[in-house]
Amino acid sequence: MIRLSTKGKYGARLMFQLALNYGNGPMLLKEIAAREDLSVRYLEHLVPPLRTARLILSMRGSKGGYSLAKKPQDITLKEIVRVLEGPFYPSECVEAPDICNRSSFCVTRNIWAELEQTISATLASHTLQDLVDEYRKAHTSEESS
Amino acid sequence: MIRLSTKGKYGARLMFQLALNYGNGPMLLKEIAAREDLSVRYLEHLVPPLRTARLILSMRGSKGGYSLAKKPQDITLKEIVRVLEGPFYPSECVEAPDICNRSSFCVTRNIWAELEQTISATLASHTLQDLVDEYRKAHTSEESS
DNA sequence: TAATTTCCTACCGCTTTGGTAGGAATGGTA
DNA sequence: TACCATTCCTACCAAAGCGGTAGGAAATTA
Ligand code: FES
Ligand code: FES
Repeated sequence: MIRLSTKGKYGARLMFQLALNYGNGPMLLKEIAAREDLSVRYLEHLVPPLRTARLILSMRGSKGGYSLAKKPQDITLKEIVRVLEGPFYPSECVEAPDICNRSSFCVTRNIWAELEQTISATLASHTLQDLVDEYRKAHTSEESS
Repeated sequence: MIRLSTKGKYGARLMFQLALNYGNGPMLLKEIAAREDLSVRYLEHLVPPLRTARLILSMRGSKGGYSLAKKPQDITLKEIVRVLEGPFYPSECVEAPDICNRSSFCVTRNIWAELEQTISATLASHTLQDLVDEYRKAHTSEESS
């Protein structure tokens, strides 16, 4: 399957909540989970990779929580998905030609390489700020009705 | 992971061999497997979906084998991968919004929808004939050296 | 009839997925 | 100091998917 796992999907929603909260201090994982209707226990697994990739900051203890390590316009979906799902290549041999013994002949490999570039470019073209703007736009127009 | 399984990868190579052989009558699975260095037994699993999707024709019995059901320029990588890997959406809720209860609010869903379109368009832009041309070009220039 | 090849179904070990759970470490607060 | 809330680390688990092997039936040709 050419499908995202819940790591990438939930991770994007987690980061979106942090982006919505940007500038308001640390946000509790409990609150993120509540707003996105996800399990706190599962979200805990997504935090370490995001933290080591320096996308989020964490504060322990009471009054702790999480916040974005950069401005929402400086974090793209590509970074988030990359960190949680791994590289985008549809076939390993795109980056490691050695594993296919006929990679020098293989014409399909070029397709997979191009596909990787396409996926990467698409995800890189959206920042968290874009999501926030889109959400605010839809949300306020709804309230005004 | 956002990765192709061997079904899609091997299937593309299988179809490529049939495209190379196009016009020369049925080709044995045994020969395809030999040329691509794959297991016949495993390739047998890829045949039924390709056949029901009317991408290949099969002839049973001795002197049997497989051939493309359409001209190589009329078969895209999109069709092949789609048949063997299933739909391209990174998240199920792109096509079935009901499974996420907050799909009407969810801004990440739009990203996954766009990603599906990008993947689909990229794969649709390459036909089997393209692969054959590319292979012949590389192969003949190599022989002339 | 015999040989060849497709075709159908089952099986199997391994890895990934999508979680749950326990409990230690940390920091604020009274 | 004691207490509490929260992050953080590690282990565990059931179910599904993956990659592949295997047996044998059905069809076609010679
Ligand atoms: S080189 Fe890896 S699939 Fe062809
Ligand atoms: S609607 Fe499915 S992930 Fe948001």
